Amino acid sequence: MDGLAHDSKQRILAAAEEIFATKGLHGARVDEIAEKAQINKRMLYHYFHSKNDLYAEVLKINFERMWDVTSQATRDRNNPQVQLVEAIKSYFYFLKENPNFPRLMTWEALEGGIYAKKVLPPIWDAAFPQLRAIIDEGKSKGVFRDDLDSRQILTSIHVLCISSFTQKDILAILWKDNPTRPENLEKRLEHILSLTLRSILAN
Amino acid sequence: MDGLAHDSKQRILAAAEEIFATKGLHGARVDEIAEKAQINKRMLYHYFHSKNDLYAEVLKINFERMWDVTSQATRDRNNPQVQLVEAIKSYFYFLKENPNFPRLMTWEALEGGIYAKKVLPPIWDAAFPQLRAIIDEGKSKGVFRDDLDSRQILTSIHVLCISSFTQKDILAILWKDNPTRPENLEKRLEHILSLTLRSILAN
Amino acid sequence: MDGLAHDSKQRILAAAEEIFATKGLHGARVDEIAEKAQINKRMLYHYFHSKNDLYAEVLKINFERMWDVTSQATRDRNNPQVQLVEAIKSYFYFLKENPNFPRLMTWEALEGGIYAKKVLPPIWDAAFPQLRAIIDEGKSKGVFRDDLDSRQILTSIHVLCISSFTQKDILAILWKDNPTRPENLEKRLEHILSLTLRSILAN
Amino acid sequence: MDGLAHDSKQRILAAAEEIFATKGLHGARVDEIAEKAQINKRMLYHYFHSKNDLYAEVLKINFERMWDVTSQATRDRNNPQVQLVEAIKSYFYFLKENPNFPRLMTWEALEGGIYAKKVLPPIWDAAFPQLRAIIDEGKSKGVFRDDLDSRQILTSIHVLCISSFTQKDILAILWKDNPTRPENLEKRLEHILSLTLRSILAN
DNA sequence: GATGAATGAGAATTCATTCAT
DNA sequence: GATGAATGAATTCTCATTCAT
Repeated sequence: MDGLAHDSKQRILAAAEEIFATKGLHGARVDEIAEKAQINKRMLYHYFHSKNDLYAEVLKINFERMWDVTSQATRDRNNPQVQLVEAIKSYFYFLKENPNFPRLMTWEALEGGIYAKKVLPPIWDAAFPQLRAIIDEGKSKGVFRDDLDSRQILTSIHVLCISSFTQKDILAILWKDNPTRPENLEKRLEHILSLTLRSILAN
Repeated sequence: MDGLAHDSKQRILAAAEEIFATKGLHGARVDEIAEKAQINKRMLYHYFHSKNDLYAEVLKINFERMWDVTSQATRDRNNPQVQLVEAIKSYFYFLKENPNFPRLMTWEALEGGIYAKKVLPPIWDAAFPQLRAIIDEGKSKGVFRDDLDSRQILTSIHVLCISSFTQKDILAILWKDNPTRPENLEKRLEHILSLTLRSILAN
Repeated sequence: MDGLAHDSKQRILAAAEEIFATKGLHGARVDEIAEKAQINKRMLYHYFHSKNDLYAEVLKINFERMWDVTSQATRDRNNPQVQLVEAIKSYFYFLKENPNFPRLMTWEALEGGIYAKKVLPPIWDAAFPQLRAIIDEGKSKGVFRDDLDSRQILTSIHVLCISSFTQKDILAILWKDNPTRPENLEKRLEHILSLTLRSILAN
Repeated sequence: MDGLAHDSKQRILAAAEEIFATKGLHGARVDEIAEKAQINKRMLYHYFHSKNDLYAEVLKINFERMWDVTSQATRDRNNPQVQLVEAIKSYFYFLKENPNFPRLMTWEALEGGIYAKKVLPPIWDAAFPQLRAIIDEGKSKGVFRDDLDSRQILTSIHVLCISSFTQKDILAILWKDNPTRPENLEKRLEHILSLTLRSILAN
């Protein structure tokens, strides 16, 4: 494929990601994606076969991007506590910088995860062992609590981070404040770190 | 309004709640709601004026129901720790018994909270002081950590509980297990309680 | 259903029959049918669910109409030769008066008969015994050839009659004449009768 | 034109014939033809200018092929009865071996014969005199019935043969059997021969 | 000759809402 | 209060054909 086609495909993917994140799979309009990508609608079907397939591709790219970034944070360190803190921070900042990701994931969760089921497993099968290794090493070094359940704590970290972004419009009502103002996000991250670390660290 | 009319209205509300929870405001079909409620579509407009207004009504009823139940849990007790634990449990079990609520709330969050903005504030204005009072009493009694930020901890409790349900289809992929099996829900609740209490209680 | 709805349904069926006969299932346009029926396209889906279902309904009505007419011709007579001649004439004139029928049947044949398979069997199961009874009686009375194969002769009668109409535009080229001019149709019917009777009658 | 180009053209024609026969002019998709021919769609336009022109070419080739084969059967014999029988058999077996032909012809008939009008006349102008010569000789030798109408009998032979193939999916429903099973085709041919000969032969 | 990218005009189907009774 | 009929504007997807190289 030459540069022209590659560009078109990329423009479609970028536009689709934006619009799927904003409105969800069913709320997104193919016409809107095509217009935003500045391509003829027909090309979208040429490259991606259907709206659903395009959505699956966007989802896959997003999961890959997330793990690319987050996995970097845990490399080249051998202190499990630092690794875990860095992973949480990295995930939180990734979500902040890539607001499409948490939204895509939450639409997908509400729609039953049928597309995630297709594209997430291979990524998670690479990611989970790395994350559990950190926890296991922390336990064996006596830094992490012995009875720590990696499934539970990883789940909590994930939902605490991601909800800070996906629930922002509800939190704005409850807080009577904008939860995504930089200082509010910083406070939120600090709270998440303190909350989770108290549960993770031995004594 | 006579009993018959009242029944029709209730059937519409029940059907609408189910379908809005399943598919969201935009995914829900007025025809489907009317059919499920076994009424003529025209009646829906008679009682609720529009699909959006019906949705707002469903949302309002759900917020009210949630607070009715949750507020009960904190009554008639004067031990802040017990009150908070009971409130968390009560919220968690409410979400379990009323699966439409977490889904409605999350669709609403993704859609920008514009309907929540209309119906949630009066309920929250009644609820928040009660919750903060528990925290404040815990602090003044020395049972709760002095630097506890009620906004942060309430937010965390809320998202930890609600995500256990709204993210279940994603968690099912990651866990390779069904997160809503009774024993998994119990474990999840225990984890949430231990996670939050460690952060709340003064050493 | 009141008269209004009944009228709309009938108008849709009439328009659809005309257009399906002219252009086939795939060539027909729903917009064209709706416009010809002077209804809103949406109503077509309201009454018939889909273009394909409408087509199946048109097909069924046509098969029924054909057998209604043709079966009349064989009633109240007890001379098998006369009955058969009357049946052939009746079928031929039915095809002449209802030009949609032979076309619908031929489109359907080319498309694999998948809709005919759904609607034709019950009609044919009523029709075939009546037709075979005539042939059997002719045989037992010694009027019809003993070795007459009812399947073969009925097939030949059917295709000779129907092709006179469905192949008319090809025959027009070969004959350098219009095969559907009244006198040409009369000659054709005579020929079909003489051809088949010579094969049917015992010497 | 070199061999490669010739191959491409032939592949296009072969693919087009198959697909036009299966789906008709309007049902066929240029993309599908190009893919089946393993050529770039643009080449199809290079060689044939348009879908319709390609269709006309396919139709012409098929008419020519049919007459090439059928005319062979009547050569080198001077017995009119044998010649006619051989012509019928030859036509029937040609249709059996070339199932695209009867289908193409029938789609074309339903669409008004506008393309056949362009390509059939020269072929028919060569074929008809040969066929009529056989009949005339049969008449003058006293073997064929004196009042035989060549137009009618040729038409009947044509539609009896061709309908055995084009109506097969309808006949399968009526017969509750597969009309194109070899023994069924043989029986059908025998029937057509006996039917027509009884009408053709003197006494 | 050969190719992948691109297009505008339509295709079937869906939807929230209103009308007439 | 209750109902079936009706609608216009969208929505996903398709197609024959042409462009640029």
